[in-house]
Order: sequence, then structure tokens, then C-alpha cells
Amino acid sequence: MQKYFETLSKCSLFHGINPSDMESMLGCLGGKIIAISKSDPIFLEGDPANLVGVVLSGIMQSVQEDYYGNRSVLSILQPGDSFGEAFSCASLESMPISVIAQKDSEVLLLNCKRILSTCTQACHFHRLLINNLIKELANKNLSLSKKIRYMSKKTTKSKLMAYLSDQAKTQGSAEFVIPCDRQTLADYLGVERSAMSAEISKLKKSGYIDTKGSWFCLKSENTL
Amino acid sequence: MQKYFETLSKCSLFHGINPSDMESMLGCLGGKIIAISKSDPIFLEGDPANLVGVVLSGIMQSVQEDYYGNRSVLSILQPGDSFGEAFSCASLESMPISVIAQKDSEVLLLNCKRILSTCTQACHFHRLLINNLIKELANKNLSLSKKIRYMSKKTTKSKLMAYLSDQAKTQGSAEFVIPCDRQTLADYLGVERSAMSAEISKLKKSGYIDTKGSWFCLKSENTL
DNA sequence: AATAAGATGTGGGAATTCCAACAAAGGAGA
DNA sequence: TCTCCTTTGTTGGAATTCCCACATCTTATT
Repeated sequence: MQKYFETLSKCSLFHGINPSDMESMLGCLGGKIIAISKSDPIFLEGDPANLVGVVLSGIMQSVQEDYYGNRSVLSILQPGDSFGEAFSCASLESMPISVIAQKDSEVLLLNCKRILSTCTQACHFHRLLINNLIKELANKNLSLSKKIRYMSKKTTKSKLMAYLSDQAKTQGSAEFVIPCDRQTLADYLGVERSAMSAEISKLKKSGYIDTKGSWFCLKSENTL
Repeated sequence: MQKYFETLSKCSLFHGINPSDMESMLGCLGGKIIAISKSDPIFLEGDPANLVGVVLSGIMQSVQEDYYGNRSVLSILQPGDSFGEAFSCASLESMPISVIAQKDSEVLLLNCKRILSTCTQACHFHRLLINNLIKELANKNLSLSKKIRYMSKKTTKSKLMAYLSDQAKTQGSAEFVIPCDRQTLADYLGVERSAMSAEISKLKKSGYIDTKGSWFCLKSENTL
């Protein structure tokens, strides 16, 4: 497990924690590392909600599905991101969402309650962890708000452009790579994949954007 | 300000805090009570993000608006609910949303950083406050996820029914009152008001629901 | 009670999305 | 290289939403 300590110290949940303290801390929190193959779930809707996950490698996605099989992607989780903390911190008894691997991935699982409750040994990193957890929860709020902002646009085109220009801003360049395929992007924006593909084609032909696979380039400042 | 201590002790942010401790705590946190008239803002997009608000009376709503004036209601805030904490805890420099009064309301404003940082006097309620804040952030996450679940449905009718059956479940009765008018509900669900009105009429005629003003009644278990 | 202002319901044409089916392109493995 | 399988792009008709205009109902004010 030591080989992950470097990676872990870069996760925002463990920000400020010394790699040398990692071992005792993970012991205290009941840490466990798990490998997940592409398309497999780590959490399924209905599972008990007491674990927090931290993505170590690969990409995960949190999804909801309704009776009719309509899939909604809530968030795309990259290495360093955590998930599940909101449900545990809100004391839900079961998970209202599933989390699945978009690619082969590795995940660290922790017992969330042990972050919240000071342990018997009064580990000195608890205060730090709690501050990090607050920041994580707040950031998750922001990312949900962002998704809502995209979904609130009325047309497929404007949802797409809102997302793409946000990506350009976040990644600091008009050229960037998105962390998902077309189907996942459509499920994230809440639109039909084929309709979105059609819009992408139109935007390409009009010269507003260029794209190939997961690579995109915004041609003008025209944020429709 | 004393007259609010009872109310405050019922807010989840202050859960477990004794009304008699309220005064020193509010002093420590820089508490300030403000009255807001209907339609007036307490926060505007772009304002510095360092305050947390707690609704004491009335109803507030957090909203986003885009270039074209399309309004999106992120959440409807009732007495006891707090707002703004996510932006402050995520260390944003400015608010990405506005918060306005849906009715004449009273709001308690606190300096959020002072909740997070142990004060010089090491107030004994800090630990409690931080736990409450975590729960608030987690619950806000859940409420955003709910909104996303409604918005992810494809038709206006199913968005509406998802919301209404959730309300019935939350309020524990097939009869209930929603905390907003039609326009606000439409802006919350991300649909057109007039189209939503039409759907409501159809659902009434089909006998699935009954409604008058903010009162609703679900007639069958038929969660479309 | 009269009036005004705001909220809600109704209607229809234009625009958009959904949906399903299929074509084309890309990638992995034999 | 060839084949299979997955992803992406294309198309057209049906269904839905948007948008505007206006009727009706409600509430507040004088």
C-alpha cells in the first residue's frame, strides 16, 4: 500500500498530510484499496452509505438511473476526487446513486464516520482531515451547481457550449481534452447523444469549434 | 436579538447549541440580522463570498440567470435553511449565484471563516458548529442531487411528477403544500411555465392529481 | 365595491428534441 | 490484414417544448 502514499498526499482530502503519517492515518480510518474493472460498480444504488471513496487511478462516474433506464451522469470523477462523502455525512442509510468505473480504476475506501469522530488515539491529523472534508463537500456542491447551470440552458447547443467553454476556462486553454466519450457527455448534460452529435457537427461546420474524439478546440470567443 | 435565540436553536446549523450560549456565539461569529423585502436580494452574483446566511422567517431562493435572462432557481430556502456556506467553504472569491427574498424575510448573516477557524477564546461550541456545518453541506448536496434528478427526466410531466411525489414522500402525505408559485416551480424544474401549467391541467383532468394554488393532492400511487 | 396588478390557464404555430434505424469510422484481437 | 465490436455521425418522422398572445382568476389597494 505504501506505493500509493505519494498519490494520496496529492488528493485534496489528504492535503497537508505528510506521506510518513499516511500509514497510521489509513489504519485509523480503515483504509482499503480496491481495483475496479471498466464498467464495474464500486457502489450500487441501495448499498449502505458509510464509505467514502477516493479515486487513485482511472476514471469513475456517479450515475442515477430511473425506471425506464434513463441514465444520468452526476459527476465524472478523476484521480484525487472523492465520492460518497455527502451521503455518509448526511447520515443516509443507503446510497441514492451508483458509482461505476469508466475505465479500469483503483479506489481507496474509507469509513467516513471515522473521519468525523475523533478517534480514541486523538490522531493529530483529524482536524486537518475535517477541514479537507469540508472543502471537498463544498467543491462537490460547486460541481453539482455547474452541472445544473449546463442543464438549465434550453437547447442542446447551448448546454454543450456552456460545458465546453467552462472546460476551456478550467483547463486554461482553448484546446483541451474532455474526460469522457460522447455518450457519457450526453448523459451528463441531459441530452440525447445523437442530437448532441448532430449539434457538434453543425458547430464544426460553422467553424465555432473543432474536435476529434475527446479533443476539442474553441475557435472564437463566441460563447453562444 | 434575543427574541431569535429560540428560532436559531432550531436551525440545523445551530443544532445542539444552548439558547443561553447563543449570544456569545453570535458575537464570536459576527452575527447580524437583516430584514429583506420581497424580491430584494441579500446576495448578488459577484458579491464577495465570505458570508453564510440562515433564513429566520419568510422564504428565500437562490437563483442563477444567464445572458438572455433565463432564470434558474437552484433551491428554495425555508426557515432554518442556510445558504452561501458552500462558496465560502470552497474559498471562492465571489458568489456565482444570487439569493433573493421570495417573501418578506429575515436572515442571519455570519462570517463563515469564523466557523471554520477556532477562535482565540476557543469557544466550546466550535466543534459542534463544524459538525453541523458538515451536515449542512452534505444536505445541500442531496438537495442539488434531487433537483438534478427532476431535471434529468425528459418530459415536463415526468419532471413535475418526480417533484410532486418526492414532496408527498418528504411531507409524509399525499396532500401537501409546495413552498412556491408556478413560475418559481417552473424555474426550479427547468421547464416553461405555460407548458407546465398545461401539463398540470391535463393531470388534473386525468384524475392523477388535484391542485389549487400551492395545495396539491396525489390521487393514485401512479408515479409516472 | 371598484380597480389595478399579478398569477395562472389556454391555445396555436415554430422550433427543438426524441427516437429508432442505419451508415461510417475507429480500435482490439486473431 | 481481416473481422468483430464499439463509438460516433446522419437522417427523418413523431412527439414535445418553446414562445407569444391573451383570457381568466386571485389578491391587494384604494
